[in-house]
Amino acid sequence: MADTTKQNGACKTMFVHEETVRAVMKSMPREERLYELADFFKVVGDTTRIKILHALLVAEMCVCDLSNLLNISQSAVSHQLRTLRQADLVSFRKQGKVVFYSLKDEHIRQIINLGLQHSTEK
Amino acid sequence: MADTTKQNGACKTMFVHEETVRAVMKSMPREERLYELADFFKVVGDTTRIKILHALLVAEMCVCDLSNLLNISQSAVSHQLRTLRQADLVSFRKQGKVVFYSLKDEHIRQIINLGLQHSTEK
DNA sequence: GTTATATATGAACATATGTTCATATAAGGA
DNA sequence: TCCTTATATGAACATATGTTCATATATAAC
Repeated sequence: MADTTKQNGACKTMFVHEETVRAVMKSMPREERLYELADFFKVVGDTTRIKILHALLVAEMCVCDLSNLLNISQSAVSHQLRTLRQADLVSFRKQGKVVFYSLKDEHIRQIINLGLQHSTEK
Repeated sequence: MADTTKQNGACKTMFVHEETVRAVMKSMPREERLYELADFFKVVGDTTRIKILHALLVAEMCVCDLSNLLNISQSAVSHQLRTLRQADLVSFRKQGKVVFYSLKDEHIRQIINLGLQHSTEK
């Protein structure tokens, strides 16, 4: 049929499983949505940020607390908190000079727990 | 007390919230476990790999199918499948020259769905 | 105002990561 | 055996990313 389906030179045959590919193609979210999704996981997929998130799972903390707890420079913590803020993973409130950070919503908790389950069971 | 708690020069005061830090410290998994967790999310946090995983959510596919579906070179797909294999996210079976890939377990499905929810609601 | 402290941020640097290209391996058909 | 095709993989390259260092901003105390 339409050889527009043959998009790159990966395989010599038209499609190894044309039916499957059509079905899957229909179910794929649009490109932009997949980018957002990948970006979300990218933010979670860093050791320092996972540590911060795991800490905030337990309690609200200020930058200084996190810096001391994780033994990471204040600057590094602050940069990472910025990333987490931009990805809507954390909220913050100011109280004088001190800024307290906390998890934005419960999804994060669930996702981290699922991730822990996976890496336990593998 | 023990000024061993003062680990870096982030803050001049000993601890802004010593109680909190102690409590959170107790709850933290050991370093190695947090590394595994971050690595897991790191693997999921790439556009190409998310596309592959989302496709496999719907159906088992061979390398050629994925290459055509996503319009990505066979080499790139194969390299990414290697990463997914090493992270235990996908299984595969050989049938002649063709290798079929599928999701390893249901955690992945749940995690991707939670991620989609998060990026929808934010 | 001046000083001290908590946090934020820009620039530079080093490292990690994904793609491409070339090629190797494996399996089927002539 | 020789050729073709599906997949895997190493090396090189370009890009992305995290940390450090220096410095800026904001707020409180004096």
